[in-house]
Amino acid sequence: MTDATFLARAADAPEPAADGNPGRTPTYTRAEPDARRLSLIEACARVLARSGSSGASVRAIAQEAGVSAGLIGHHFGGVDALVAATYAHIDATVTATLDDVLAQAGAAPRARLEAFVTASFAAPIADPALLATWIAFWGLVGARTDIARQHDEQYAGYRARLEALLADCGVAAGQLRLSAIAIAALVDGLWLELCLSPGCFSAAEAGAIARRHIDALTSPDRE
Amino acid sequence: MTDATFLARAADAPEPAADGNPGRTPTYTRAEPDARRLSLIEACARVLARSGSSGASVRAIAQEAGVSAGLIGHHFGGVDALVAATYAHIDATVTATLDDVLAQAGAAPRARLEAFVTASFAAPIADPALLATWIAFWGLVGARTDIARQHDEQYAGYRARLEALLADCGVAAGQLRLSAIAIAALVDGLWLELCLSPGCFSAAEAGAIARRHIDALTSPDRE
DNA sequence: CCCGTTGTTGTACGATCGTTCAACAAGATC
DNA sequence: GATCTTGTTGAACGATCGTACAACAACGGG
Repeated sequence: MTDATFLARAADAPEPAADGNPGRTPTYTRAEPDARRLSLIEACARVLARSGSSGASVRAIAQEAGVSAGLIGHHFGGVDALVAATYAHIDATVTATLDDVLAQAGAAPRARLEAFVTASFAAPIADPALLATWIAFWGLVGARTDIARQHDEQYAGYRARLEALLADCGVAAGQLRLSAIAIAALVDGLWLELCLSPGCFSAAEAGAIARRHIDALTSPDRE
Repeated sequence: MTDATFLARAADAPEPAADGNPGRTPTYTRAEPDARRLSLIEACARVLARSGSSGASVRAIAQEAGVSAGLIGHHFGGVDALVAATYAHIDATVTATLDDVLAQAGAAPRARLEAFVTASFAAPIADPALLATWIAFWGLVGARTDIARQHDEQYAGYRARLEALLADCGVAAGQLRLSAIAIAALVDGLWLELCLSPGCFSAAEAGAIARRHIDALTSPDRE
């Protein structure tokens, strides 16, 4: 459905075999450290999406990126740091995507909130590779305290943005916190099942559900 | 918070050291195959909760259960089958818990729906060990098609139960499917963050959010 | 009390894991 | 074109992985 929209390339290395070039064939190509790191991060995300956490070994990621295994240690110091960098990169990608969505949205508070929420159901956020990386990190939350703290901070930041958008929509200050938690949970659940069981419901239906929920939260209470 | 309510025991093996018994000390104790399998399943869930998917090795699980590593191969044939059995056991536990909740609930449709939903925010469903097992299996959905099919079936079954409860509450047939998806997503999101970030909000607040959402879904539309 | 069944142990094996490091070479600098 | 910097390789290393298997022992039935 939303397949292969987040990361498309399969390998970055050129053909090592001889081509039309009559002289020597370069055995490898150098790259800027930042560019190589990004290439390895993207390869890590692809392996995570294809094989899961258990299959994300140093050699598998290096083969996916078309480089040798030792290069990961050279650029990241270890595979743990590479996985952490992959999570940070995906987090930054999602944040930037949501920033763009808000920038392109108009000034109407309700439209901004809807655009912010429904963006989670389309590319590049609703993507199997992105979900696989997220799940890999959820699995680390219970084991590593630093990952747990990173999750808490990011989750709090997401809720804070939701609270600001809700406040602009006229939601009372006393209901701001729980309303943001509710929308965050609904979006998380819809996004999760949208990626895990793509055939169950569509992104448009997820958006309709979210809009209906926003209607209920922004309308005055009955009691 | 809800710690250690799902699985409490730490080891099943008796003390191998000499006690008051003057004669020989048994080097190990036999167990019924079913009892031993259950013991290994519970140990697997504990290791999954403590160390994550990557730490759930044969030796770690066997040490947690107080038995030798080879016993897992004898009873399950391999570690993959043990993890799958752990998932099946936890799924059965959740289903049985929800059955009990519905059995103890009264006949009022709205009360039955609320009881069914809010049960996910209390023990034994809202439990770190249970979440860890669930996350480990989410990580396998993208890699193994049989796990993906198992997830689809279980998710469809959960939504079917929600649809029946919603129909009893008077929800129109045309809105039944999306309403069940909405509630399932909200409950999943709340349950997930309740386990990942226990300090963010309480189980009572999660229940309040869910009840408010049910109010909106069961009340007639404004247009 | 002996004996058969079988749950259990512990070792052994090959494969793969993450990491290290000396040697190599691609590209920039002068 | 010589030289330097450094990104890159590939072969090691020890540790740990999952699995297989023969020997052992606990418990029930004779």
